[in-house]
Amino acid sequence: MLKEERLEYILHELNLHNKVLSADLSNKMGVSDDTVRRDLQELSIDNRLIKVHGGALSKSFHTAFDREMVYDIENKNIIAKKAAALIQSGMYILTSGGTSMIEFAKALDPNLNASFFTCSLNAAIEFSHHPSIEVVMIGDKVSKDSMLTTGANAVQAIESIQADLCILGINSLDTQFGLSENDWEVVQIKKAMIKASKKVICIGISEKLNSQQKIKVADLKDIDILITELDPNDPLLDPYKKHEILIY
Amino acid sequence: MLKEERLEYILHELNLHNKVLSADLSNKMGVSDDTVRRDLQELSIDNRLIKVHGGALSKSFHTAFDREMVYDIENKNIIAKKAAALIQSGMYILTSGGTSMIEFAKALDPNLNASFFTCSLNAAIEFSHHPSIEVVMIGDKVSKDSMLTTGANAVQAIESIQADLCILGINSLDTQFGLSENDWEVVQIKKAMIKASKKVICIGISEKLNSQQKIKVADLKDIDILITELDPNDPLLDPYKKHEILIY
DNA sequence: TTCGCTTTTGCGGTTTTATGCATATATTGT
DNA sequence: ACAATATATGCATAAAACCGCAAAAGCGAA
Repeated sequence: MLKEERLEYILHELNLHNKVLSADLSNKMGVSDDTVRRDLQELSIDNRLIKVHGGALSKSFHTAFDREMVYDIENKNIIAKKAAALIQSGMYILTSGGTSMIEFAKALDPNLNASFFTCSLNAAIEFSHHPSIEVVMIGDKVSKDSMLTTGANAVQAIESIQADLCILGINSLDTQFGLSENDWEVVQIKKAMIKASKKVICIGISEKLNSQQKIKVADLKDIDILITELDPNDPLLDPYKKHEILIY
Repeated sequence: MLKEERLEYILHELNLHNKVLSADLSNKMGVSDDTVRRDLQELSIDNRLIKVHGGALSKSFHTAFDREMVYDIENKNIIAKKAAALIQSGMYILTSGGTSMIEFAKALDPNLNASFFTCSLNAAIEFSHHPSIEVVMIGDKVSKDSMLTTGANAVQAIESIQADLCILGINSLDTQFGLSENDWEVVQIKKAMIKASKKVICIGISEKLNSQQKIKVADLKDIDILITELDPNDPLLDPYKKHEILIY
């Protein structure tokens, strides 16, 4: 294993798990712990990770030193893995943005070959880090709150796509009001995405469940699959099963 | 084995395995280490691969790597400030991407009121952090090397704009060959941007001066203003003054 | 073909880099 | 405080990179 490969591998592991142990690394990469330590040191000097006794922490993990934030990231990881398992090569996929979507992008199989269309600047960047998938950024005015492109142009562009899948981050989901948002422009985009896709997957931490916002994006019947960090048998999810939504 | 054959072979191997070892290559191709090293060096200069100790890595493998290290940031700051001083409220501005552009975005007057159109994901995000300017992301397929949207759609979108200013990051600038790039798709975008703007500003560190890449973007006569970190009276800039380019 | 010119290649010697090991020191958990 | 781990430091070694040079190969024109 080349040195640069090791550095890349370490950062990759950090992205995935938010922490690494020196011992693990030296095992997996088949080099001495001295070498691992020197690798970590180098990455630490370059500000790519936080070195701690026994290993290293990812920067994002550490800067988000808020306990809840960390907790959330782990939950979002669970969600991301479940969602990534549903993606198959050859698919055309529309996605919104949000932190769950970023984690989802990181969790994709490196060998996947698919096309992702998105209005989210951050999601586009994260998808672009994947070695083989094709990424299309849908253009329009950038909505600063959400970092999404919104507007008639974007809606029109979405309408010209026939996607297999649409993956939406949940802002609020509720058995009565369905999927809802507070930003009119963003709602238009999400509506268009749902309309343009054969299947709709909603991803989000369970905290977002059973809450409403001002503007409706979609009814429950428009949603095919719901992914949260919870076990599919969790009673919190029962109400959604009744609406013919698949739970993962 | 001919040189061109070797270069092809190396790139082919790289596509297959994402890495090559110098020792392997010299064995398989039956040439000396030095020759392999020189081959790799050449490909590395042409931006076809990343040379590392012991061999080389494919470009895509390594792109995720350099996320936040900005090379020569102080000089880019100087450039950014000079460029920001030229922007006035009400302007419509087309921009490319690059680290200089990111610094430029940070250097903008917080009270500025202008509209920025860009193909760069990173630039769009950075512009969006500004409190008052309007940001329009031009959509199309994302080119992973440059993190720019490129393609017919993007070109068309640019053609529908009449901008006051076009700000381009310099990759290579030369008195004979003018502004040049190595990526065909990116060149198309920059050409469209130049055509759609009344004035063209090029920004970049002096290191980029007097170098050429494979594909021409624009002649010197198409460029109105050149901004580097150097003092405008620096002799290095004299050749450009002769071509009626304003130096800042 | 042959001559002159440029490009490419291989070689010897030197410098740099990467890595593992031994030993001394520091940190951690109980 | 103490045992168990992890880290730092210096050193040895092997591999890789670099440099200059001269031989070899490729190429165009007489």
